[in-house]
Amino acid sequence: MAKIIKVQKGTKDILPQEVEQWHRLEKNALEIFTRYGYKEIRTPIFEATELFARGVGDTTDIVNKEMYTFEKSDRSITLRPENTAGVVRSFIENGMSRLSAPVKLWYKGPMFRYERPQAGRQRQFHQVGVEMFGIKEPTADAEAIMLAVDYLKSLGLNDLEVEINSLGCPKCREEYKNKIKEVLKPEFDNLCEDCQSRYEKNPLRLLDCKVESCKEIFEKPEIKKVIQSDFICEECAQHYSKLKSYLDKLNINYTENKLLVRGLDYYNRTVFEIKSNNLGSQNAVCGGGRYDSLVRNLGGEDTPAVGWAMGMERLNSLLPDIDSHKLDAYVVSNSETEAFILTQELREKGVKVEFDLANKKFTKQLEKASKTANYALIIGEDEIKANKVSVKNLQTSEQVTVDRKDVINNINIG
RNA sequence: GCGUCUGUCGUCAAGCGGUUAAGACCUCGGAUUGUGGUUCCGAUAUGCAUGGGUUCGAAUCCCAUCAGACGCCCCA
Repeated sequence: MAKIIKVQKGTKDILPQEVEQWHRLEKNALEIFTRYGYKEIRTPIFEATELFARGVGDTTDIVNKEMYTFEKSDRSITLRPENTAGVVRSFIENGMSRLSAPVKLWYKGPMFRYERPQAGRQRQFHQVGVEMFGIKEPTADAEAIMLAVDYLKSLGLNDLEVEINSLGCPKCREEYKNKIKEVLKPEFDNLCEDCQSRYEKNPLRLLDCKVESCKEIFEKPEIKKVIQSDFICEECAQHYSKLKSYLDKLNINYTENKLLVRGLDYYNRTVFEIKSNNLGSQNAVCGGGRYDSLVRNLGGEDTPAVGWAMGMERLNSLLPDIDSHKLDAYVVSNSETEAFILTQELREKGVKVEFDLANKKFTKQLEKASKTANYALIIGEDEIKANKVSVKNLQTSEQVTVDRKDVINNINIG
C-alpha cells in the first residue's frame, strides 16, 4: 500500500458530524451581527507581509515568529494570522472613510499561526470578528462588548466572564512604561528570562508573570506602588469610566483586570477579553479592544475603531454536540427502479430521502432504514401493483398503507 | 523554541518479558424473526508508530526518529 498522507500538524478536518455546529455559529453570527447593523466582508486569505508587520506590530510574537510567509516573484506574502489588518486595509483601499460613520463590518474565516498546537490552539483556526470604524465615543466600545455578549448568549453561553481594562493612550501609556522600566531597572538581573525580554519588548506584560521570584519582586512596596498607580490621563480615564457606566446600565457583568494587556500592538484605551473556565489553559473565547491609530498607521485617514474576534474552535468546544440530522425517510424495495422513482418524487417535494443504491436484500434495507431514517417507505410487489406505499414509523413501528400521492402527508419532514 | 506525558484493528481498549495479541462498538456476510431495529453464527491486526539495541525469548525493557496530547512563551 502507498504511504498515507496525514493532515498537517495543527490542522484539522471538520467532519460531517461536526459541520452542523459550525453552521449554527455562522447562522447566529449573521443574524445577531446584522441586527446591530454590521455587514459581512470577506478579505483574502493572504496579504502583503508588510501589512501585518505594520498592522499587527513587529514587536509581537505573531509577527515575529508565527507567520506563514513565502516569497512569490519578488513579493513577500503572508497567510493572515488575524483579520483586523486585512479589514483595515480594505477599509482604506475602498475609501470607506467616506461612508457615514459608523462603518460596521464583520467577518469569519480561517487564520494561520505557526505555533505549537495545544488545547484550543491550532495552526489553522477560525475566527468570527467585528470591526467598527469612525466612532471615538465609549458608546462604541460598549456596543461592541454588548454585541459579543449577545452573540454568546444566542449560542446558550451565559456564564462567561468579561474582563476589561484601559491601556490609556500612546502618550500616557508611554509614561507608564517608562516608570515601570525605571523602577525595575535595579532588579533587572533578578528577573526571569522571559521577563528580561519583555522588559524591552512590552513592559506591560511583565506584570502577570507566573514565576515566583518575579512575583516577589513585584510585591516590593516601591514597585507595587508604581505598578498599581492609575497612570491613564484625564481624558482616557473619562472614556473608561463612561464605558463602565454604560456596561453597568446594560447589565453586563464584568470585572476589571489591570493585568489585561492584549498582545497586539495596535490597541489603545479599551481592551477586553471574554473567558471560560472550561477551556483548559487557552481560556479566552473573545478578545478585542479599541485601536484608534491603526487606520492612520496603515496609510488611511485618522479613524477611531473598535473590534474583537472570537475563536470558533474554542466556541465549538463549549457548545453541546448537535445530532446530525437523520433522513426523513428511506425507501425499501426489491425493485430499485421503483425505489429510485419514488425517491425522486419525494426529493422534489423537499423530503430528505434515500434508497438502497446497492439493491441489497430486503431485510438489510430495512435495517439501514432503521438506523438512518425516521420512516421506512416500503414498496413491495403488492404496493407497486396497487400504486400504494406502506409507511412505517420507525420509532413507533406503526405502519399504514396509503396511496402513493399521499405519502408526503403521512410523514413528518424534519 | 522549551518542558511533561502518550503511541496495540476504522473507533474504544485488555495486555506490564514466554498468550494462538482478550473484549466491545462500527463495518461486511449469513441464519432466524410472517417486514427491520431483538437473537444467533461468521469475517476482519503474521502484528502492537518506525528503526535500532538488550534478552534464549519483547507489544511489554533501553536508545533514536516520527506522530499526538497537554503545559510554558504568546494568543482566539
